[in-house]
Amino acid sequence: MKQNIEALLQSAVDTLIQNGTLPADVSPRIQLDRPRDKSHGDFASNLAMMLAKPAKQNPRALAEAIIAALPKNDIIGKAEIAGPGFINFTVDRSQLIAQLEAAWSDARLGVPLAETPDIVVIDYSSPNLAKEMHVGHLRSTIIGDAVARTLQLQGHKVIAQNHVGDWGTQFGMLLAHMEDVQKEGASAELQLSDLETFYKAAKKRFDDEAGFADRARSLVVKLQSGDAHCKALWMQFIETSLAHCQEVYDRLNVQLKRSDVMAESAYNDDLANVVIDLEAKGLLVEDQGAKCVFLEEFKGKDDEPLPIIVQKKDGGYLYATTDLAAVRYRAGQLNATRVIYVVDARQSLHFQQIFTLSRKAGYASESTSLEHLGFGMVLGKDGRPYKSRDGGVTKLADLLDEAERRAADLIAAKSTDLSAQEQANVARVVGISSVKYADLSKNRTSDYVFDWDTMLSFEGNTAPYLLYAYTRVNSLFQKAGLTHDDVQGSIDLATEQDEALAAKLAQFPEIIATVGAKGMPHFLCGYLFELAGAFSSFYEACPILNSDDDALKQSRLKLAALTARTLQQGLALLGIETLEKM
RNA sequence: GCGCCCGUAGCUCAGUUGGAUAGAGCAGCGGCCUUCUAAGCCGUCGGUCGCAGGUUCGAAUCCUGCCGGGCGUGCCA
Repeated sequence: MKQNIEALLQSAVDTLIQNGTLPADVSPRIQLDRPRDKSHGDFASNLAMMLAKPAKQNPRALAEAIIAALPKNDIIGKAEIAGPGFINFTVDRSQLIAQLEAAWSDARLGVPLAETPDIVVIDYSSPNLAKEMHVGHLRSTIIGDAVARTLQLQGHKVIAQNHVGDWGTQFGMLLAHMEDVQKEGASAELQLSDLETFYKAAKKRFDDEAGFADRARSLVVKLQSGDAHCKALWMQFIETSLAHCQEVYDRLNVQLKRSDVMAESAYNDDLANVVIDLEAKGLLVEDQGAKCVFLEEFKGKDDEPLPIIVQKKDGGYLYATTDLAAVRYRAGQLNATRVIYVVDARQSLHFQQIFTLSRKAGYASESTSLEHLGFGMVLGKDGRPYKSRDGGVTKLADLLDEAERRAADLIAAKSTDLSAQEQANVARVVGISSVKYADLSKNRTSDYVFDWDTMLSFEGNTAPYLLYAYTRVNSLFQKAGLTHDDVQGSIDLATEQDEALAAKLAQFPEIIATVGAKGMPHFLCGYLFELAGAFSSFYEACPILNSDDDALKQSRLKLAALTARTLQQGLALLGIETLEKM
């Protein structure tokens, strides 16, 4: 709908250029807004005001010319000039209804398939396997999952890459500790089941115990030179850690699978090649013993270029090297047209450097989009980074346990008629989805305050509110003993509430387009909240099952069913399950 | 020092490539349950968009300076 009107406007601009009303060199970005004020129609364009100056006309006169140049169509019911030169469009009601009828009979709810599908490589979650997943991995994991699902719905080919950290010096101390535990006869398997404790024990020995650190370092060297014993120990550790990650993903309802794991170590054999290649391309400089690339684009103090160090003076490689190898693989082998990194905003400079260098070195062509989707931190109510009660980092598994426990307490207090088993399931879904939704509903780029009471509230823009709205729609059908398939007849917008709900439903495809383009799931959350609100108002004001008018009853059932499907689809894109009863 | 990000109602947050009277939710206040889930709905109160300039028909949004906060900045990732 929006796209259609934008196309009409573009066509009007072309016409006006041809007849000389507009100079030939203008190519305005056609921008259609959803006006806040209903009296300004369904869409508004500021095109006439943008072009008034180059056209040397007053905006209102130009607006008139634009309207006159619009091709004949049956979408626009009304086009009016308002204020300083806005053009307000009112969509023909029959077109709105037609769009909803089309969505009704479409499994994709009217979301169009991409005309030219991208091959999108999306790098997200990417925890360090040395430790358990903690709260710092939450955002990347769930934002990445939501973006991946949205792109899939749009028909893009999505290749998830879980770039787990499975290599580096800290594995030396873990392996050394593992050796000793196994020597003592204790089952390392058992010990590893609590990775956090294991890591802390190893770290303590590394810091305190004479000789241990040296042994850890030598184990790293042995591991890197392919020693079989070390490798076996290492693999056992990685297996355990990955199994733990998978448990968390499954609980979070995140799509990541074992086959999406593309660990840092997978690039090991390619790192020397990257350095050789950079050297061959004349990009490499040796400075203070380290092999670096200096780029004009990045300057530090005294206007000196900043280095990207790709090989340390001891010969070791760094994450910049791995990331370069990864770009080359993703663009070159996976043929990505778009590579998305869902990584902490603090790594912004690093990625800008990697992206710029990747283009210079020819690892990614100009046609491959390289995007860093940065995100802010999770803060406690004190405004400091979120910590558990004991002041340590919060394990994700513990966080989810607490979410479920708190949700269970709330549900128990509501005295529902659900069985104990149903209550437990509701608590699980409400708990997990509350944590996820609280995060996803905030602007990705900013820090946010983690607050149990707000996220578990049934009021406001929260998961419980949306889940409840969904069950209310559902209960209509349960009550009437109907399924969505039983709905007959056509949509009729009898009252302003019917109309407001219909208008909101019709916006779904636009929102999906925005989320896919910008990688910002909070736009979807805001939309779902508005949709649920429009439904609640509709539900309050409009009798559905009790309507005397059967045609109207069918129309409203259809709107209700469409609301349910849209809520379910929208929540599914966020990786959030719906509940049939609460 | 330099670079990036942030500062919007008492609180938590929207407002992304400049648009109409800056919006939600919570908290506060006032209403609505013998009819489809009141975990809901309706109304109301609340703002010098950090400060000061500038650009423009129009600025929370862009530019400059300042104040306050966060992060990053050569051998961790």
